[in-house]
Parts: sequence; C-alpha cells; structure tokens
Amino acid sequence: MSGVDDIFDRAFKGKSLVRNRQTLNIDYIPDRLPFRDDESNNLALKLSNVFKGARPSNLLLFGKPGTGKTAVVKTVVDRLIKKANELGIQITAPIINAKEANTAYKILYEIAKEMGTDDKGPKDKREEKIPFTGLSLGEANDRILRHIQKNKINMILVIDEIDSLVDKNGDVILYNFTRANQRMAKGGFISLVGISNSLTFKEKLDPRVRSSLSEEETVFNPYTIEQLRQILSTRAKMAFSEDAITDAVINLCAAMAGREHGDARKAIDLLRVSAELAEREHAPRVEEKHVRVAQDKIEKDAQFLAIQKAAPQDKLVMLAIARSKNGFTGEVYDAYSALCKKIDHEPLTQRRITQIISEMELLGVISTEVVNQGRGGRSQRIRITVPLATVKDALKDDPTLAELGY
DNA sequence: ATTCCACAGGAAACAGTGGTCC
DNA sequence: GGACCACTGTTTCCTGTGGAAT
Repeated sequence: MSGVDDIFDRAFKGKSLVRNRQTLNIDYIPDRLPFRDDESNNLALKLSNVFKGARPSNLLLFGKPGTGKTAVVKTVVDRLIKKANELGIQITAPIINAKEANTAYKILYEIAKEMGTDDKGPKDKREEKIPFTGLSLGEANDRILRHIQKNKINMILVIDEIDSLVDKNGDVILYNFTRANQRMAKGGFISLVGISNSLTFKEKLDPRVRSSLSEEETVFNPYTIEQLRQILSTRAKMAFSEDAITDAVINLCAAMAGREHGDARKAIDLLRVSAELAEREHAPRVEEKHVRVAQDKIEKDAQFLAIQKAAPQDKLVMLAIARSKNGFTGEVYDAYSALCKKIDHEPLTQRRITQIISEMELLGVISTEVVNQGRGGRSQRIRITVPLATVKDALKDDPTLAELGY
C-alpha cells in the first residue's frame, strides 16, 4: 500500500494553490456583482414600491446563461427583505427554479413549502394546505391565494428559468398570479419576477399574461472578454494563494469562456477545474496547459455523464447508432429493434425513437443532418459526436448491455 | 407537372402510478 | 372505496417536406 500512502502523503504535504475554495464555486455570490450595478439599481428601484406599502410591478429579466441575472435578483431581494424587516414590513420572496419544479403544480407546491403550508405544515389548516399531489390545479391555486389573503402576505415571487413553464401549461399559473391582486382587496399582494434565458419566450405566452407580466423588462447583455477577465481576476485574488496563478491563465479562461457568449459561470468553472488539475499533479502554480486540459475535461465529463445516466432505452439507441452503417433513421431503428429482440425487450415505436434521438441531440452527444434522397425519401443522418472510447467507457457497467456482450 | 418515398414532428389519447377528497 | 387529479412516458394518427423518378 506504499504507493497509495505516498499519494496521500504528497497530497497532504503538497502546496495548496487555493486558499478560499468556496469563492470558486458556481453558486458563490460576491457582495457586489461587478458590471451589474445598473441592473441591480434598476431592479431595486422597481421593487422599492413595497416600502410605500404598494405592490411592485411585475418584472421580466432576460439574458443568456451566466450573465448574472439570478445573482442580481438574489442579492437585491436579499437586501430588500433585510431592509423591510428593519422597517417592520413583512415580505416573503420565494425563488423557484421552473426547470426543477417543471410543472404548474410543482411550482404551487414549492410556494406552499416556502410559506409552510405544504403537507408538512400544521394539520389544522387543511383548507390552506397543498399536498404533494391529489388536488386539482385550481384548488391548489385557490388555497395559496386564500392563505396569502388571510395572512396579508406580501410576496415577491421569483421564477427562474420561467421560459420552461410556458410549454407545460404553466402559463395558467402566471395568469392566475398576475391577476390575483385584483382579488386581494383586503391586503397582501403577489409581485412576479420572471428570469428567462430566452428572449423570444414571451411570444408563446397568452396575450393577457404577456401584458401583465411584462410591465417592466430588463435585458442582461453578455459579459465581454475584458469584463470576464476582470471578474476572474477579482475572484482569483480571493480564491488563490499568492503566486498560485498567472495573468496569462486568467486571460485564457476569459477568452475561452468569452468565445461562448460571455458566460461568467463557465469562466469560473474553468478556473476551478484548472486549479484542481494543477493541484492534483502538485504543480507549483496553475498554468495555461491546465486550462486547456480542464476545458477538454469539462466537455468530456458532461458527455460521459449524459451517456452514463441515460435511460436504458436511450443507451440501446446509442448502441444502435454506433452499429448502423450510415446512421440513417430507418437503419438505426432496425438496429435498435434487433438489439431489443436479442435481449427480449419490446421495442418502442419509431415515433418515440425519433423523439429520443432529438433529446440526445440536445444533450450534445450526437448530431443529426437532414439528408434528402429524392425518391429514396427524406431522412436524418445521425452521428455520435463523442469519442467512441468515451461511449464505451460510459456504457461498460450497464447490466442490460452486458447481456448483449457489449 | 406530378408522384412518391421515408421520414420528422405536432397533437391528442392512453396507461400506469401515486396521491386527495368525500 | 370510488371519483377525481397531476404527471410521465408512450402510442396512434396525421400532416408536411424536398428532391429524384416518372
């Protein structure tokens, strides 16, 4: 075991390049967000109605991922609540991610959880409680509004990734909440703050929701490479030990993340993984080569996980793509059916397989291209974009595929 | 100009699960 | 205990598509 002990010894004695690891975490929000003063002030201004006892306008914030939308909302709302508490004004501000709570009912359940009226809440208040399932949407909605009205609750409801609600009949909720204030004459209000990655999602909304939801709008522009550089530089000063990192590394991280629409989260993650790699090989400092390896690793890890965690049927489809000659849809389906037959599984329909294929394309593990062969019909040519070794590695422990001798 | 191929992908329906309500 | 509800994964049905063949 001396080899293992040696490794542990070296790790223990080796120099730690990072002294404040938490600041490299994607979820870490610094006290002041660089380059987002205008947006923060703007949001604060719009929410500040509550100090006059009025309902703030509903708001929509747009911007690509990693442009600081959620962080701005979190910091501003946090201070708003603190200030309100000092002044004796009660405000509750649940922040709900609509991608995680991805159905209308789940959103309502999350709000109830935040207010303490979910199924774990007090037993006597049945008419205000929201169980995990079993109620109609209308009833769940009514119960929440009843609770808000009865207790005169002032709520700023933040829905992150609000665009993912629209396709799943979630705009019913948005409609109800934006209109709820008219019903709450006796006190209490709901003000909605929506955060969206997609600028175009509004077009899909019910026109009545659209008009009340977009009372105010703010667009978050992507960070420039220079801004990313400064953000990383500040973060690196907090996170790294002295001389553990060079400007060149920061520049490279900024440039790499900047190429993909100025995503600050990606830039920081790249820095974190680079540091981990450097520490693992006991390097005296993080160098540019670590960044390049880190970039590669982040990409590969994401693809590896996407394949490894895929449903059994998805893995079979992946295998079928690998086995088909040209990767045309028909061929892939035939190969998939053959695989199913071998392991005695009932194959899914071709319609479902095309759906799985487009889901896999979204994950970035395959690519498709429309091929028109005239009378030979129209089809897609499907290709695996992940190195075959990664695919094999990700699939090697799957018991279903083991039956196929894979 | 028309026909035809092999699909893509939208919409609606359905089955199964896990729950509440009365 | 039966009626009802949300939700997910799936099937069924159907319309639309672009270019080679006729």
